[in-house]
Amino acid sequence: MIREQLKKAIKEAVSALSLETSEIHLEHPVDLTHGDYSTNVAMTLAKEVNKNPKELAQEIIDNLKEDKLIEKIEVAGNGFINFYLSKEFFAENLNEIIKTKDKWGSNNSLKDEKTIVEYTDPNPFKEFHIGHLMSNAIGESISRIVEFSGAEVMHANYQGDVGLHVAKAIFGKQKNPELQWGKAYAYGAQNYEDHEEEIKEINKKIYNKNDEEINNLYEDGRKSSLEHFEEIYGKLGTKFDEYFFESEASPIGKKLVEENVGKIFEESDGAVIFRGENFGLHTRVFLNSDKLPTYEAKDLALAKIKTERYGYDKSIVITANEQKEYYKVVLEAMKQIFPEFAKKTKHITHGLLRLPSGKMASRTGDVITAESLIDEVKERVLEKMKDSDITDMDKVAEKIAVGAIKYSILKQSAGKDIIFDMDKSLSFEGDSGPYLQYAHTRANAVLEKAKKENIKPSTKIPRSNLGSDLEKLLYRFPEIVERANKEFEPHYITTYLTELAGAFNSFYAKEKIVEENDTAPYKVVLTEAFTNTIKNGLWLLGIKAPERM
RNA sequence: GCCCCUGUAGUUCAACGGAUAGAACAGGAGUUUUCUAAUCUCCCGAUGCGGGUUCGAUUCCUGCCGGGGGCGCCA
Repeated sequence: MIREQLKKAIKEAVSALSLETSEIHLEHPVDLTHGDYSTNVAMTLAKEVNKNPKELAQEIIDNLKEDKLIEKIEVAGNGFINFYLSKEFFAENLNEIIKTKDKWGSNNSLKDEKTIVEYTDPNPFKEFHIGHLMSNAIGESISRIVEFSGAEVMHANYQGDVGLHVAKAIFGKQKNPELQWGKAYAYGAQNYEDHEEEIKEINKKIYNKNDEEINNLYEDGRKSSLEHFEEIYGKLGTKFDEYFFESEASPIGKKLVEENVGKIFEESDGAVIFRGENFGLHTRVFLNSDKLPTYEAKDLALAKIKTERYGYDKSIVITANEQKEYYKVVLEAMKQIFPEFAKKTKHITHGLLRLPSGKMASRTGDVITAESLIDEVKERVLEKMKDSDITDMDKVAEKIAVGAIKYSILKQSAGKDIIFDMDKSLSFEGDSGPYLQYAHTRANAVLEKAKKENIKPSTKIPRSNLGSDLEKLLYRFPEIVERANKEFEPHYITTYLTELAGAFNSFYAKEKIVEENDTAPYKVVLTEAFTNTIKNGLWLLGIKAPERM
């Protein structure tokens, strides 16, 4: 990559002056008129050699070799060295983009690595709410970024098919057979305090499988919940390779904890706990006083199950922020039992999808389901499309709706709450998923027309005005992917694509691309490179790119 | 009380210790005989408060103020 070449060249130029520097810091100036790359080495080294940073910068430049990929190098500001890439570089890059197609932007940094990504994690018997949408959007995107970086990825989903919530749902269903399972759960949760004994009794019966009516309800609820979830995954464009359930983790977790009582865990008030205070954390219960495994113990078992079934090099787990401190304790306990698992595990958290009214909670039954949100957004999309002549209108509207929602989740750094303002997220103007999708369809229309008029893409004759903003952004894509992968942050890709789409839209507004002159092939190659880049970028975000909209 | 996260235009978000703190929405002014106006162009507008480290701080350290999460038998 050009970035590495530049770093190497600078390093050599610096050594030629008998100076030492550990890492060359290269960045893209925010302002495109400041060049394509910029380094601050002169400023960081100036003090120790007691020189003026600007003079030192010039000396470093004098020691740099000529390169046909670099058009000019200059000193700017207080001692920045700015590099301007040449037309040859951009032309070469455009050719590479259209040649490598769906591989453009990918890298091999995680070659031969097996990664398991656990995300979404909805609970059967409960609603699939917009919180699960957060986990799904982030997890799906991270999975794809990791895959694009060369790793083999397993998409995993861990679901709570046992526990008190199931008893609450069954209680609700017994009292109100007509309710859907999600609503039945809400009823049970709302009435838990008044019927605590009864619901706990149901929970025991589920566990012991000794009541036929409850067994039947359980099987029915589990099956219909899971089927319903599959429909939603279809809409979201997620496909899981493996499903894990608490029911299988439960006995293994219990055993793991029992084997380590007195060593890692200790008994306290009838329960089995882990003293997190010894590690700067807090105490958590792993087996309750009925000696049943808690979520903590099950998570411990899950790591074991994942390893046995898959044998990963890295395990990424995506959950809500509220589990952050909890997971630190689990990881510490895991470190004691399975040091190698703990080392390979990375916990990523996301914030809440908040509405102006406050936190969503399925406890109160006051939830917005993922489906109702998608449907509502879709309604608005269809309203906007009503004059269109597109044939598969419904499918396209769904892609746009899901894209709008995913974008609003992925546009900011993970871990923060998202204020989901219906009107803004649905406006589709600027900074939004549909903005990206729209730029893609416009570019697509241009390419179709170019094909019809038989204009072949070529970089032979560039446009007369110097390198457009578009080509100055296009070549950066692989770097953006690399950074998103290193930091597990899809939002770098979102931000980049929006900037890129803006550059394309300006280009599109200023220039007629398909026309009878000799610069048309170059403009077509730019358009094709843009289409290819935004397509790959949208794929990384898990957002579908319709051909027309 | 202790631990973790967080505070940037009116609003929702960016900024890998660097140049004039970027966008979008909202507000104001324009933009369509052209490949899709869900576009484009221009204007208006912000780093919670006080110290410190640094050639340089939105970014690192520290104190205060505000918001969120967690802290033994839920998941």
